[in-house]
Amino acid sequence: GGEGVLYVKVMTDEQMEVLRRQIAVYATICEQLVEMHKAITAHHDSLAGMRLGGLYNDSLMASGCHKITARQRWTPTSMQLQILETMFNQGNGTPSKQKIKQITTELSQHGQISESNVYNWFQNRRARSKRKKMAALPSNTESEAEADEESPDEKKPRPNEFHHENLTVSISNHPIYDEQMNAEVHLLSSEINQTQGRCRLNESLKSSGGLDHMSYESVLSTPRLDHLMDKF
Amino acid sequence: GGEGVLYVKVMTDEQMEVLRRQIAVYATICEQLVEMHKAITAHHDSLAGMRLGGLYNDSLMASGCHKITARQRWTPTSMQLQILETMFNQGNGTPSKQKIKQITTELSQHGQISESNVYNWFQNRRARSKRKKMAALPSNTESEAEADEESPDEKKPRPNEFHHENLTVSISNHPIYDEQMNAEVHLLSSEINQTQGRCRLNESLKSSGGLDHMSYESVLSTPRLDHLMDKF
DNA sequence: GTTGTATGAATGAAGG
DNA sequence: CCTTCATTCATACAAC
Repeated sequence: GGEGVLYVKVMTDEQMEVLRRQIAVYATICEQLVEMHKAITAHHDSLAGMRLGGLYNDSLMASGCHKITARQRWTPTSMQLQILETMFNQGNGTPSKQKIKQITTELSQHGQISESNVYNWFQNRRARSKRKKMAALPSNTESEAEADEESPDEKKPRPNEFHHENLTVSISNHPIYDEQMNAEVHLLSSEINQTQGRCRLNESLKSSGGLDHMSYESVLSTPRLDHLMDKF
Repeated sequence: GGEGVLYVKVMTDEQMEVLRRQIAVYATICEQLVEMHKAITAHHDSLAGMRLGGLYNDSLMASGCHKITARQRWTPTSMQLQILETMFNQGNGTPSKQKIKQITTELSQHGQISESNVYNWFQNRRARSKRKKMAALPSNTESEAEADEESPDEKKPRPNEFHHENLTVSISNHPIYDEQMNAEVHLLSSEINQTQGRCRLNESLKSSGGLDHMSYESVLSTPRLDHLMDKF
């Protein structure tokens, strides 16, 4: 492996600007998509459990009532996760039973879930959060060089500690108006509908082990970023 | 910073981590939106499968790991490995926290390491050791159950395979029709020329991935995203 | 450069 | 709440 090298990255102003714009664009698109979704769901709010049905979750009961391997642990849907995260951060670190039930009901709109899942999730979330928190030791003997691999898991993404002066302002405050973005979003959504004729990741999907690589890469392909990365 | 100075920004791993998370958040949001959109527009079609789960976390890492993040998974030095193996064989099946700390300190003399690394190592070591032994005594009379489970005709027991290609394509390829955004995006894409960079992460890419820098904090500070940051 | 494998890391769930 | 286990994901690396 090539690790062990000192990891200090350098970027020019221009490159940074490009990246900044890229992210800002991304952010704007997301926001617009959210708005669009809200509008749509206002009309179609009745699609409850669309994805569960007679799924595999009955495998336990289906078999001969003996202890087979508990297959398929619950995995939160992205939407569920987002909701959970929101709730978690809204301070209510105390999920009472009643609350749990309520949350479960709400989340079941987005996928199969049970109360124990919610309960466990909050438990784990808190524990993990706490644990990750413990990493900042004041006695930082190594002022520089490569940072450890653990710190990035910090729970506190408050990057205020390192602030440079001349840094660009955020586009996030963009006064860009939504009119145009609507067209853009519509285009996006239409493409989504038109389905996928062009995915070529079938070729290497068969393997059992790492079949996900392609997908992820493409998901985040953000070409502009890729370009910048390649230059380094 | 003064004017006229060469503006080269340096970013720490921590900062890059923040950036990475931020982008991952955007990606996930878009992903979710696509999921919702699909569900809405074709609510008679039950697209089973769709799994985000533990992937989100690495989604960005997978795609941009060697570009945005210098963080790679820890790889024990031969020396470290040797020590770890010794300890493991000494029967200390109790890697208490104190012990972990001590071990970490000791091993750090032979290379970069963190407590999490040690912790994970012991966890994995034990689990896999155990598993190896279980493989020796199958005594598995439940062949039918397994066969049933693995039958490909059924809906995916593991809904984690196909991902959001379409989303990707949409976002990556679709020409944005906003006046202002258009300019920005074109600026960006012209530089890159749409290289879909489907890196299977090879040596060529891992060499240095550098990105950097601090203005991202301001750029990326989206209140809504804060609660998601630690998820990534 | 593709495929397979070993293994670090993430996380749902159980036990105490 | 905290610790521990089991399962799975994703990657580093080797083999082809």
